[in-house]
Amino acid sequence: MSWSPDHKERSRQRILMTAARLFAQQGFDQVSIDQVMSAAGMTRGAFYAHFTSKSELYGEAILTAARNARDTRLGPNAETDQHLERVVNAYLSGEHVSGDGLHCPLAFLVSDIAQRDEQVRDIWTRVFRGLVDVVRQEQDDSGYARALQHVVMMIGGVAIARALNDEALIRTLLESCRTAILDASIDTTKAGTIGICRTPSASA
Amino acid sequence: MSWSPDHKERSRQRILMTAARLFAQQGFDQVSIDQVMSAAGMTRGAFYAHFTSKSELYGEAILTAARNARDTRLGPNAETDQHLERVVNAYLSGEHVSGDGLHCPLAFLVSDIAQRDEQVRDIWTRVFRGLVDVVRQEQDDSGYARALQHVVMMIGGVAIARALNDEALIRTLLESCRTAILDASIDTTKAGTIGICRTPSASA
DNA sequence: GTCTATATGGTGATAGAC
DNA sequence: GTCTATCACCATATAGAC
Repeated sequence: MSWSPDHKERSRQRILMTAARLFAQQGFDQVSIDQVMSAAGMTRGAFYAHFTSKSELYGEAILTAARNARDTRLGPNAETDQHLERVVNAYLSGEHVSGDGLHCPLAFLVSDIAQRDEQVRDIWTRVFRGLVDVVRQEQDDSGYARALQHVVMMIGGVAIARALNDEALIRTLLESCRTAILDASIDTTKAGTIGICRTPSASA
Repeated sequence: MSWSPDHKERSRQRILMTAARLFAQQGFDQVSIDQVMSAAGMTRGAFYAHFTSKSELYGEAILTAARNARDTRLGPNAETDQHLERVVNAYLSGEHVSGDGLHCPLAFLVSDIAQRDEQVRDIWTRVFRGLVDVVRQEQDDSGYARALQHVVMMIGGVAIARALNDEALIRTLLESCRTAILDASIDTTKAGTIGICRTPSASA
């Protein structure tokens, strides 16, 4: 069973993919090592041949989820010629909020991170900077503050949408967030009019 | 000991105030009933004379925290003649993010809520609508979408700031969020220029 | 209404067989 | 490298004394 040279690495990747999905959907505390390992087709005892602690797995799973989410949204080559509109529409979509696929750990775990150790918070912060860079590269000017505002609108919008218990409100919220970002970017190229102020119905 | 007529009510309030603080700072799973009751000066066994489950306490604690945070930010009378600027500056402040006092459950618990039961999510959604109404009443026009955008920027900004592990980045982020909201509201009264697009340094 | 004691079960982490 | 078995601990919730 274990004679393949990359057997361990494939097991590790199976654990990480499973953990990335489970942690994003349920958070750190609600996911047990047993649950991750069972879903990955192993038992709890095998876990410590790959990771030293649950916290270490959490950090690695956040990195895995971030890479996969980025590849899904931007394509595996991660070129920088994507349009901001495409990224924003994919991120602030109903599928991202409620889908069964991979989810962005920035939005899904944001209020889970403050409770974790330094290593985990460092990783989350690094992933956050990565998203800011993506947004900054794909908008027309290079304003750092504006990229931050866009990312707050993206992460905040998805995180709040996931918490809300009202489908109609969720749709309105996501649309408002998309409008705030995209109108701000479009309008700023032509002398600068409102971004955040537009209502969704006025953006058509 | 228990002959005072409102003894039970005062105990209940002590439990709720303690729970509101602990839950906001540490989330649902990291806070035990024992921890809440000990901090409230009682033992675990007394808990079930006041609440039927930990989840019920969580919901009530969110309501308590929201009322207290609102009173702190807007004054106990909750008049509607407060300025948006005052609310936003208090909300998107370093003290709110890192302070020891009361914290807004909307920002501190946002990604904790999706894992909870229907009752808790209903309460959180109701509190969310309350903040949207506050912001809508205190801005100059009554655009619902714009109020949603402001609230996303407030909640998202504080939630992200709490997760980040870099003090300088946190300060820049909070300032960018304040600028996005306040410039949008100021500028829209005079023909409508950029809100979300402004950099903090350009807003002076 | 609050206490102590307990039933019941899950958890992270380790030990040792294969 | 993965398994089963186990340690040590902490959780929610309940029962019954006062």
